[in-house]
Amino acid sequence: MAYWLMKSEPSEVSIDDLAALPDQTVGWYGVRNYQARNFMRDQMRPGDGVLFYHSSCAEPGVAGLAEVVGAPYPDPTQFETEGKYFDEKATAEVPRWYQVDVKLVKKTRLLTLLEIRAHPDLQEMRILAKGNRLSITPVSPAEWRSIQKLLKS
DNA sequence: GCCAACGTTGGC
DNA sequence: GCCAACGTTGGC
Repeated sequence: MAYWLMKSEPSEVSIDDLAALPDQTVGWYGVRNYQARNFMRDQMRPGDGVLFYHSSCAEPGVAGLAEVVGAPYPDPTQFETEGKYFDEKATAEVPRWYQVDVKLVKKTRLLTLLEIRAHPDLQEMRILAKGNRLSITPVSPAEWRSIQKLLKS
């Protein structure tokens, strides 16, 4: 059982969008970074905890809790020739990009980036690292617990 | 809109 | 294999 922070632009898929989807589940399409892909393909397992993070928006922060469901599978958008995530080097035989399904556990209050930055227990979070752009990052069990506590306060 | 940081690409 | 150029991310 591991924990992850996953960034989503609310203009693309917000926590409310996720809540409105069938099964409150979204396939985490569009990741085009190898490190993030490898997390999904090689390390993420059903039941893993997910911090659903709003990025590139007015109020960045953790907007809800989710969990990984099911096994990784090829990201269908890599084959969509007209889509912005099309990858001409990907084939059905040798897909390049993978995704997992993520299911809403609950929408929470917005735990802002500012709050995360101000909290002594969360200083090591990758989200705070200078120049961090990775869209999926591991979260330690201690960080996960601290955040659960903060979300209740 | 700005810009620092970073990943990827491609020429050599 | 190096590295400059380029495109993207994401907070502000």
